[in-house]
Amino acid sequence: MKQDIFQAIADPTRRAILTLIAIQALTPNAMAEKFDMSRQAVSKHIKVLHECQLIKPAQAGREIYYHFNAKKMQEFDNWLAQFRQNWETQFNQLDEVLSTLKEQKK
Amino acid sequence: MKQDIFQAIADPTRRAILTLIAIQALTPNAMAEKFDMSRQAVSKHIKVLHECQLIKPAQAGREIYYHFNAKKMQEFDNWLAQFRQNWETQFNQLDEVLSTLKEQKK
DNA sequence: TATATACGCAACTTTTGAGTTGCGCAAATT
DNA sequence: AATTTGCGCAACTCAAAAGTTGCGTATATA
Repeated sequence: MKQDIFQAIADPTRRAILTLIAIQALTPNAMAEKFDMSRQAVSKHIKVLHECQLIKPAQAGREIYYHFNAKKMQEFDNWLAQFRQNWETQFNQLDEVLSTLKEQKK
Repeated sequence: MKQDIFQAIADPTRRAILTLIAIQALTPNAMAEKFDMSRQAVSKHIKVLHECQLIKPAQAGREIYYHFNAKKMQEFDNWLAQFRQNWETQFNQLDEVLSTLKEQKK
């Protein structure tokens, strides 16, 4: 099952995990304590995040600390770039709508 | 069913729709022609995108042109902002992992 | 060495979401 | 006025994803 980065952040729990470990790396148990959720449920979310490289594991004895992979998150930023000029140039939304409508009347 | 912007973007077809109408407003039929997909299927995606305000309808006779709402897309950009300093400061990922591990040994 | 802890994996149930079919309504065309 | 076209809504099917339970394994602790 190939996971993609957009689907990974679609889930609120996974977004919360990312927000947490962006500050500090955590173990699965530590995450499960933060949310009211079983360890296995969290573990599944970790699997999704790991498969699409948004997080990276670091084994420390019998514990595994998951780190945030900022580099991968940049892919979002790249995707967003295509729309960035839209909100920079469309200073007046209403004008835009009207002019497009007029154009299509032709 | 309350739709959120992250879930809306999770679907590849919906991302394609956004990319298309960011350039020019389109009707549901026009979108269905671009993808090899029934009008009703597209219509459902439109509904999701509309509910979370990523697109805005503009009626023109019996046709409805859907416009991209750049303003709403900025919410995504805002969410991303919390991670932006991560990829700006973490210039060396390996060093980061090692130092965190060492810290946790204590 | 026996026991407890941290974790991943697999099988299962339940929920959600993508797509189809069929319908009704309003605007255009004849 | 009758027909066609563009659209949304509702009921349905089917596949995927969220969460649970149970198990196996490796590391730590007694």
